[in-house]
Amino acid sequence: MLKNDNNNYKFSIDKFYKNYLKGPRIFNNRDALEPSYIPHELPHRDVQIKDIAEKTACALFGNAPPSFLCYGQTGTGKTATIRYISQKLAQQNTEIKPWWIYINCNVVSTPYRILAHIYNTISREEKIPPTGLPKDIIFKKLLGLLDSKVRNSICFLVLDEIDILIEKKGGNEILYDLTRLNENLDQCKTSLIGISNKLKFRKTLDPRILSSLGEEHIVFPSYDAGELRDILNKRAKIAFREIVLKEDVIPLCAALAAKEHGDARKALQLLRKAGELAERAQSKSVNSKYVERAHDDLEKDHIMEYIKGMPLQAQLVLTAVYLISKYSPDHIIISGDIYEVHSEIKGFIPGIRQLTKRRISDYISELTLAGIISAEVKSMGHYGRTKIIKLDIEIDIIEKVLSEIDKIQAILNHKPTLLQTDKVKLKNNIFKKLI
DNA sequence: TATCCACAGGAAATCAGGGTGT
DNA sequence: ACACCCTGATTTCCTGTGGATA
Repeated sequence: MLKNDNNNYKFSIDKFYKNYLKGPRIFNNRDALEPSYIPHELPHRDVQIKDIAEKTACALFGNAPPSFLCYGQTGTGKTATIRYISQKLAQQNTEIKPWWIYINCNVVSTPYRILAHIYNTISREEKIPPTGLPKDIIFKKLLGLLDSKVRNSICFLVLDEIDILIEKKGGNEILYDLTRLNENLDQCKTSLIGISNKLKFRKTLDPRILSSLGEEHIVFPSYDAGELRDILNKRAKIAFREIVLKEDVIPLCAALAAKEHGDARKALQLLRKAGELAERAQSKSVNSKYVERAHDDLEKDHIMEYIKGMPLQAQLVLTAVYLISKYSPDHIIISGDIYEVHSEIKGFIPGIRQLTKRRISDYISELTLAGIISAEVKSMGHYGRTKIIKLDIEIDIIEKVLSEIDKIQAILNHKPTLLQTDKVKLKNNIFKKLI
């Protein structure tokens, strides 16, 4: 009765939990390694903290602080510093408590939603619906709300990943509107704080915005390995139980993350993942082997998650690349091939429409940007100008992810008819010589 | 040397699907 | 029911282009 059909082994969940509880414990407080955790001190960010504190201090007297920008690559502590300051500001014993509205422009990605998000964060009762109203109405409502609710205080609007907002249409307009909020407010003041990881994004900024937002900016340099070690040490003390970390673990995490432009978030992720792997292996301690495995895993996890999160059409485009590489590894893949194969396989999936070449071209660009494939524009003379496309990731990994997507799973063994025509084979031979 | 292929990739328009207030 | 709003995905239309070939 207990016998499993596939093999003689049966997983006993009760036994598992029993062992788990008896087993060694690694973590004390794993939250300390989460990106959302705000530590009591931020090592190596004194200059920035001082700068921002000086800029924003006047909020405590009800004066409007200047708007400013924070630059720095991912994981250099921009967001953490802002959150830290907001916390400290709130702890001061004054009558005026500034409001902080945090907006991640990658999540709250359209002008309408930004206004709605600000409104809904301030207003407890009346919420603005996720869509439907005209923007200018919301803008007026927001002004009214700010004057009544934030009365005599300051409202900080933190726009994280502001560069993404600018790239979109309407991004400059909404930003301009936000910088001009104060002109329309009587009872309160607002202050904008932009956070960006691209230094060059100022060039695409509307000059009117630049004058009010871009005059002052604070740069967050990347951490070096030594600084990362300090950060990790502080967090590890909170996160892990004593003595579980072997002494080479933190230096290794720091070194690996330092290679990637000194990304502290990555370093912390690495440390956490290593701890989790050790825990799962019922190990008493975390050693460098786990860090190395965590490093590999994180790369893969990241890519796999990304692929799973893509729209189905994008997944199909990737499937097209996969199928060609699988059945004809030496085939030189060009955009037209992807289009053909996509048109073919889309027929096997209900509810999927035919796409134009233009759209496919966009998906190819997206996949390239994500580092999943590489595409190089090349002119093949009389055979036109196109992109030469290659998978940038081991094909096994791609296969694994795609097979986990229900709708696509069924077509993974479909050999594209394109590869079987003599015309294509001939053309491919010419391409080989041209490259 | 002119030609011409097979696209690249920008800009604007369109469509469908979520909503609104009246 | 109606006129209208916002968004994201896609289409339509378009101009541009590197280099092998005739």
